Amino acid sequence: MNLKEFASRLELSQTTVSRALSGYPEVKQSTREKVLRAALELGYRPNTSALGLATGRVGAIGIVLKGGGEFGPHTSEFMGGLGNRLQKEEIDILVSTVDSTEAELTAYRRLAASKRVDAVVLHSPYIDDPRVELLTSLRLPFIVHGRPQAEGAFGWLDIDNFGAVHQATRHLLDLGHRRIAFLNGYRGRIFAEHRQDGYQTALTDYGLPLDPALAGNGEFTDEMGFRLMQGFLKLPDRPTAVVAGSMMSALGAMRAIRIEGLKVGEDISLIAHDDVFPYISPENLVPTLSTTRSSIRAAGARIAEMLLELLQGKPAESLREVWPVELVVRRSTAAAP
Amino acid sequence: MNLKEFASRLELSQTTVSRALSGYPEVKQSTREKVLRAALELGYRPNTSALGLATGRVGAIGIVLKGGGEFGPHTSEFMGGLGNRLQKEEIDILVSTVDSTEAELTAYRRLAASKRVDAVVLHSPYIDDPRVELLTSLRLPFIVHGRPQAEGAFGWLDIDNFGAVHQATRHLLDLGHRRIAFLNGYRGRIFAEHRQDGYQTALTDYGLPLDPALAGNGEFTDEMGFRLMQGFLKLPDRPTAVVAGSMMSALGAMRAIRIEGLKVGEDISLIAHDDVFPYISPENLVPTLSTTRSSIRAAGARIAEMLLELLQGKPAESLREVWPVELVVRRSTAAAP
DNA sequence: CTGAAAGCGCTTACAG
DNA sequence: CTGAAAGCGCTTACAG
Repeated sequence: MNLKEFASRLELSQTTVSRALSGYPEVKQSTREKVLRAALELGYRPNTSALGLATGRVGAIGIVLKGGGEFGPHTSEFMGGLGNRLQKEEIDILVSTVDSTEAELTAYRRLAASKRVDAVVLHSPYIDDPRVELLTSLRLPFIVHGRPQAEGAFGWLDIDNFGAVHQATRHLLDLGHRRIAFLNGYRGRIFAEHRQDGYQTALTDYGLPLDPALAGNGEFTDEMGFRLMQGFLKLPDRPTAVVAGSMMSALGAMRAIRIEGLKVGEDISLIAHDDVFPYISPENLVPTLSTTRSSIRAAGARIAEMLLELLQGKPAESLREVWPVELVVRRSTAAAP
Repeated sequence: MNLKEFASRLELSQTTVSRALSGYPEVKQSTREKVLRAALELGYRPNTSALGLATGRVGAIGIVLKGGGEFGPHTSEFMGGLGNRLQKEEIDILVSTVDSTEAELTAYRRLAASKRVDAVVLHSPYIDDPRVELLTSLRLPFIVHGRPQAEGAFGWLDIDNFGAVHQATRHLLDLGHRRIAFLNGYRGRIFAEHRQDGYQTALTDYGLPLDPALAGNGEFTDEMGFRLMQGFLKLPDRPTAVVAGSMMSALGAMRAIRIEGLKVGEDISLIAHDDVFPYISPENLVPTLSTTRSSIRAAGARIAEMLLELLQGKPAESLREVWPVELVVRRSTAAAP
């Protein structure tokens, strides 16, 4: 059913019905109530395409993901938070899949030119990231999940990655550890650079040098943690402690430690960054896992809020937040042997 | 830039440009090439809303997810496969978040009435699922991931859940196990019922009764595997083998077995269903994990294909597939002690 | 092979 | 407080 038919059933003009539905003030209260009730009863909803054409708003937030690796546990948690907030406004998430960095840029051009979304969220900024500039030039509103290097009139939400790893490393140093391994994301990603700085700075605080043999990089998978940890344990002067970038890599690292006949929390201390996944909790591991904790789902919800504010005209410069990360000490970290 | 301006730059009518872009045959080859080149150069793309209004097609496939639990590892893998196929047609995925079963039904009504998507994918059908009937009555095209009970003119893709668990249980029985625990999804979900039947049937094949104390149900999380396995191990007549519904629950089960001082693949055999996650592989576990294997990502890609065929007018009844599941024997299953 | 114009279903400035 | 009509940017039947 379209507006024309719906209005004629109510014996009102399309104008009045449209205004009643959109909450315009100049409609008589009794008229509005009648219209609202009928819409619910008859299931009338404005056609999104017509609405988009008439208003320029389509009620969707875009996110572009690489089909290879970006449909992972971090992304789904983030989207859960994002969607949870957006649903209240009946705004949906439009996911565009791409298979390369080049294709990602093309996707933003397509989304902008075809007016498919009202705004997008940009994730995992990296060094010399061309995406920020592109979106700006396309005039496609966006909020960054993470913190780009570039200056500009855009909003972002980041967690304190420096502080997280600095605290974690510091905690291990305070416990007497001097050989501390570090499982980081790929260099070049801003979050990984910040974490690297946190690691480095903590070591420097204690007058310790950074041993490149103790730092590994990769995707945060179980396999990454397993392989890299196996490598660390083969070193002549192996580490007594490890900082892992995620629960997934921590799982792999724990297994590598175990099959080497060593005990987590005794022979080797382990602390991980916890993005708070509902299906794998540091409390349930054996031993319970010390973590730096920050919910990626909460970040998604907050970014949804920021996007809504941005679309309501709030200046992008005012939409910037760094979230602190909480250190939670459990049984996997102990005094150095 | 809109069509009017784009056409005038080319000194052609909107009609001709539109036809050239849409690949209509009645356009002169040289004209078409000129238009296509200019579109690329100037970045012209038809406005999606206008296109949607004019054609009724919006270039998006919908999926409705519950914010609480459905943004998980299975869903993201599935969407990765779905998006990977859809991107070739420049079709996006529209994700609607809801927080209850009731809200999910409302979401479908909204998507249908507002013509926000061309079709949807329905996932995890359950007993007496009202969604199939609703979508049918809304005339919103859909493909089911899974296999509903109801008959009707719709397509679906399911894996052989019965066969998977039947094979797995049978494998354990053949190895001499007689006390076999089973970590299943929630009863009521069709896939869980099929798996239950597979388990039951394998036991019956061997003339064994089903012991309800050995069957547990829940979400496929690490925690679920851990808790339920702990319970099984406390039984006076504890199981010598376990069939786990997913890699996540298998991880938890392995941990529970280990902290009980038992060895997987020696004291307790373990086999899991593997949906093939890129970040956690049965090959990397210790011991390597026997599995029944079927890629959920591949299923997503195939369902994308089926949706495209459906939209091209292929009869829904011809779009039905059951995928076999492969048994992969590794080190976690061995002769009963 | 090409073009003028109606129509898709809304919103909103303008008029009353 | 209400309505007639223009306009958003496309596609496509119709005419040539």
